[in-house]
Amino acid sequence: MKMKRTKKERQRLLIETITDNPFVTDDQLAAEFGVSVQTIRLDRMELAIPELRERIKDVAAKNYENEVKALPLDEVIGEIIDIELDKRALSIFDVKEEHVFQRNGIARGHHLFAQANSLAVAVINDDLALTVKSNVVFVKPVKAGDRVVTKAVVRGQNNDKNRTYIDVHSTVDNEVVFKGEFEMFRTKGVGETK
Amino acid sequence: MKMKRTKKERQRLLIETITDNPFVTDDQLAAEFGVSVQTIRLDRMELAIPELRERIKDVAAKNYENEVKALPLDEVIGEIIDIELDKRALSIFDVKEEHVFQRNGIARGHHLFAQANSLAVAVINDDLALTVKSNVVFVKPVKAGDRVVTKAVVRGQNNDKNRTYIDVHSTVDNEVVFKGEFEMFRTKGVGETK
DNA sequence: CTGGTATTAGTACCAAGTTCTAATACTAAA
DNA sequence: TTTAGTATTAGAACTTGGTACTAATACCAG
Repeated sequence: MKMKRTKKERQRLLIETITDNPFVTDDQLAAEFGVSVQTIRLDRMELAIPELRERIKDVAAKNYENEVKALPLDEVIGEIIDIELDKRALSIFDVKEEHVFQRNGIARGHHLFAQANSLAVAVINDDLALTVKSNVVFVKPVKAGDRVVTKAVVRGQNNDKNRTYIDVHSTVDNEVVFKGEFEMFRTKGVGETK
Repeated sequence: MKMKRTKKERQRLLIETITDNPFVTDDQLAAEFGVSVQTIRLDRMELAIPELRERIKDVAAKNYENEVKALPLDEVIGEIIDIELDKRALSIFDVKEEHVFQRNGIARGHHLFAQANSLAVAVINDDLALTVKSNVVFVKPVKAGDRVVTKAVVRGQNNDKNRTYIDVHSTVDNEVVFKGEFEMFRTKGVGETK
């Protein structure tokens, strides 16, 4: 329609257009910019923009990663690297950009809580473990890029009330950033087979 | 390789294979099952399984939806429906399958904590609000399908220590399921402009 | 032996490209 | 003005991963 300014300008717009809608074909782009399909192809070559199908595949693949990641991430926050059931457990959690406040880059409290809580659940050797009560302290801000190492230690047991008491503390570079006590409910007492 | 039992069996496996890896071509499937490409195509016809590119496009499209959903979900857990800064705030959170333990359908504690924590952060009228300490009680199990209504009320203030104290309680059908106290850090005192 | 289902083969065609060659067009400097 | 150099367009051949359709063959049961 409207005459394109320069090649540069067209290519700038091309990047923009494809970025926010990777599903567009060269034909549509050619029509959009009032140039030939070949010109669009040349532009893509120069800009190293892959063809439609590759772009779609990329989006799909990214989705797939997420899907695979999302499940364990949802299951247990942080990666458990050592565990001795009903005794202690250790997990690490790499803080990423998506876990922090944009404003100040400090991790949202609930992610640290989630890691601790997940670990408290995991350390209990029981089909059913629920958090009943918990007191936590956020000692020091955690930033994106930090690797949080969290340790849960089973402190006590009350088989009559079906309770397990767990202490958790998280560190970054050996400095405590978070600590908490968790009172957990379980269906079976320690040592009971059924 | 191994002779296929029946057509039924092959089609069952076909569905399974494609479901957990939509990126597979008919050629690969034919090799996998030791049949011709045409047979695979016939199978897909009968089973109404779309071709590779359509499958990939579907996955990609789903990603696009997710992207929109994932961001706000990460920003604030639960949807804030009413807020009076430095006074009180209300949010709702619909518990889905992905928030509960598969085993027993009970919501993981950290999701309830996250909703409460997010709300405590949100109610504070400050650029920077961080959780310092919190005591929480999980009163009653929450199930998938439940709508959790969470209310945060600012209880007190200590301008010298830059602290705000917030009570939070969550209900499902007017029954309390979670309550907590949050001690929050903020940079500015209430009423201060800068 | 005759049917019906299952499988395989082969052809034509499509979308959305890549690659390559070649012809124009446009513009600016010699 | 001519010429060089960039930009654009056109066209043909080939590629992937298919669809649609026809036809041949295989296999198994009554």
